Amino acid sequence: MEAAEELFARRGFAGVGMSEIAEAVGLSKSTLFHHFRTKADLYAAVVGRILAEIDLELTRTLARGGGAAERLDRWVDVLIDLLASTPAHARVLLRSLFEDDELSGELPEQQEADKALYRILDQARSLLKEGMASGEVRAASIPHLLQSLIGMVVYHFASGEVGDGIVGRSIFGADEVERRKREVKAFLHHGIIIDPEKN
Amino acid sequence: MEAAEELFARRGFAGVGMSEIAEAVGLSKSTLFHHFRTKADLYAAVVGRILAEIDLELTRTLARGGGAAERLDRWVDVLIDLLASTPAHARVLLRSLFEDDELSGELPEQQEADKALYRILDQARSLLKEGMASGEVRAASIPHLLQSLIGMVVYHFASGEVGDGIVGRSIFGADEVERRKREVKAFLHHGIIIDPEKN
DNA sequence: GTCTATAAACAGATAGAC
DNA sequence: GTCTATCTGTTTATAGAC
Repeated sequence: MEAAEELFARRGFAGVGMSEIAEAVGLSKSTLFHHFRTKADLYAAVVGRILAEIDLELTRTLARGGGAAERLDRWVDVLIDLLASTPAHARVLLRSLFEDDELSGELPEQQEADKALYRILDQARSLLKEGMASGEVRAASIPHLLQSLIGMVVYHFASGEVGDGIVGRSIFGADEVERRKREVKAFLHHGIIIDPEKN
Repeated sequence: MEAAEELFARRGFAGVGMSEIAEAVGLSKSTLFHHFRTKADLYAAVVGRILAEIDLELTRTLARGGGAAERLDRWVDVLIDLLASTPAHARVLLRSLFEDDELSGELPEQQEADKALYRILDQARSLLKEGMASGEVRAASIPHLLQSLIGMVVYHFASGEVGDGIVGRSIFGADEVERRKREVKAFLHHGIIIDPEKN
């Protein structure tokens, strides 16, 4: 599944053949079909595993308590650490967010992946809502804030060579990952633009 | 090319066959191969056309002048209008940003697409740099700001069904597009989190 | 669980007529 | 420019031996 993960991350569902995955893992194609009845099954299993891990880690860090702003910062830190630790994860996650119809959605493993994604999103939604209620988070559209957070974190670590080119070196280097955390959190706290009347 | 655009947007380079595109446009597969020597040629042409249009429109709006903060707001408005006007565009753009190796990079049409992307990024970089020099933009890592802007705008309009689910209705509806502009610009101006000592 | 062999459909691409 | 017919390789998936 790790081998499949990396290949699917790079070229997507249609771009990878079962024989290629089998070769990468050192088994025959038939053996792969013995473990996963169809290619869609394997893909759903790969996606589901990643989403489940993200859900688990985010749930864990939010359970540690603290104010909404503090937990939001931790949410960013943990998600970034998670996506940075395995380069394939962000790409698979991004694909699952914008490639709707690759899978029919009827497979049980796909339904489990959908549930994990729903939990991740719902938890973040609740966090933002709580922050607004307490006055720690600026009043704004929660769905749009959510989309912005996803875009800032997930896209960045999915951006591969283009991202490396923009940043000037590997986005997965330890220093650069720490910098991403700081930059994203600074964006959340201060925005980009300095309004003249504020100072 | 419009037909190919929509199909590639949805399922990527490998997920679409030349016969499918031919059928969608009402021609035979051979005729398609007469106009585009290879599938990669067609894909590069589709991507290049989108990037060229984006480059053109962004260049045009930045040429209208104004302060850096003002032009940054306009940059966001124009890019959002552009991506919202044709749902396939954001997905193709996102794919060109995170799917590195789909194309070898040796084709002339691919090189032109790369150049357009480079111009788009370089122009945005200059704008941010200028804004920091004038004090209108908060001092921060320009590459990371760029990545954040791309993530906030491009991902949002590429997010399809998941995005619709998060927002609660079509992200391409006129009202929802206007709201996206407001929300992104508010994010740039104020961030998300309200720092207590500021008020 | 793993393999070889094979089926049946489909892919990208070409030849050549009109 | 468009077509039919075809080539060649690859695809997902299955059958059945070990």
